[in-house]
Amino acid sequence: MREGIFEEGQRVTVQGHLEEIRDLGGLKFVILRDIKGRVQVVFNKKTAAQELLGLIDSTSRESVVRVVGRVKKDARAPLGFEIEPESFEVLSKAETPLPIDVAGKTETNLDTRLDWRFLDLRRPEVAAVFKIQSKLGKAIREFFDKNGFYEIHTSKIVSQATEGGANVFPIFYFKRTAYLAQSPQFYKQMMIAAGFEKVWEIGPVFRAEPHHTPRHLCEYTSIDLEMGYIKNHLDVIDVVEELMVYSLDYLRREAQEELGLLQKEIKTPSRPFPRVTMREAYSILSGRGINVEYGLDLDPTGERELGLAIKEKFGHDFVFLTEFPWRVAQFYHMRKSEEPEWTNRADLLFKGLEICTLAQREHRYDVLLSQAKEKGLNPKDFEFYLNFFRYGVPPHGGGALGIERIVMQLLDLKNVREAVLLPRTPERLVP
RNA sequence: GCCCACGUCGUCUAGUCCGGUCCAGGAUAGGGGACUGUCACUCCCCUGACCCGGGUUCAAAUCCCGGCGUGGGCGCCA
Repeated sequence: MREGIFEEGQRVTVQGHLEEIRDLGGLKFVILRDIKGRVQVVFNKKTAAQELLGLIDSTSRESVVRVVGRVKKDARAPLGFEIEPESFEVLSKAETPLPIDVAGKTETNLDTRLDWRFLDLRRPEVAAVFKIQSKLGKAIREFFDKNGFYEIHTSKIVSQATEGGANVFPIFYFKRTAYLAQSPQFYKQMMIAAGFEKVWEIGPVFRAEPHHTPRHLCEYTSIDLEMGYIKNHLDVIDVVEELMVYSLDYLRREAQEELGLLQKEIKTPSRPFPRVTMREAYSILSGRGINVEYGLDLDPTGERELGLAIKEKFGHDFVFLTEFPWRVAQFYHMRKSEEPEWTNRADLLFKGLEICTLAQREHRYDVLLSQAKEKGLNPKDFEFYLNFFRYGVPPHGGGALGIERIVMQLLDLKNVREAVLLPRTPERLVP
């Protein structure tokens, strides 16, 4: 927190965490840190008041302090200027020793960092991840706004699992059992049936799956979009592609400071992104000695390897994997009319990791009904959903992206938990 | 849910294979002291740990069993 004009001789106020005291005897350098960065305050034994010097000696690292003083230009100071204090006040004293190394001299394990997330976030490199995520959110909102999408907010408390195998979290809902939503997908589609044409939403989704991997979370932030009057899934692919290009270009321009801190560079990806059908992917992978059963989804190794293959061939970090087999598709996916064993469902891989799934939805009531039966589902269980299709619904499709995975891949983080403030994993519920 | 690995000062680690050398070593943080241009300040001194429970053994940080926790792989992932 800085107030005043930071020019020679001006009186300014700086409030922040005391990062370090470099005590040289007659000269003390105090490094303050606020959300903008670091500021150096210099105390001179000859000129500073004795009680200030004593106070500094008794102030622990990471205490919150307020300094009022004069700006003095000095080439030897890290910012080219430093502050000669008139007053030094401790607003909140930090206990010692600190439970984690905030200064970053030892590399603390992620799990311990997460136990003390508020201290961990004081490290500028950690804060930078979330500043970038904030800016990414801004870019995404801007993109949808400019492209005529209405932002919606759907309920995260639902009466039943959508379908499929994903586990849900049951909750008490008065006298009934309800569940935390795994996806806003049905509600997005409801808005298409309602005539909204283009909608999007950003919000939490919940997965009660006991994964122990660097890319899964029990709660994550999903960016969802749904569009009416599409020709097929390629229209959705185009929008997702534009969204990624817009967002990455925005970050390249607007997050230079944070990216520099993390020593990362973002290049605006070229369009169109490479696209391969699942059928092509099987053959690319088998050519590289990776065996994926024909007609099944790729496993994590297959995705990584395909990412590498695309990088080698096209120099591109993104690839759309299209036309998923009906065998692994959901009942509501639109099948290709001429080849019903394949569907208008696609994934977007970013550096070999799935960051988006999208599809054209089946909007023909009778077809949807028969597909549900084919998948062994009881239409009674999601009647509210099927009703959307009985009273006129535009052909439509949409997709969902995980914001944490985007940030993870963008910044080459080793674990998606680094891209969430408060990760929820099977074992972690605190903080 | 299954499989593998790991768990040592506040933090990060060495030591575990092959039990005794370890009342556990180092770095950083913390406490004390010296130092007028630090910017990973430097130098000296000090404090501080074997995840929990059981077992084997003359002897366990070290070997075995169980639990808990962590990391990862698989399954699964609308």
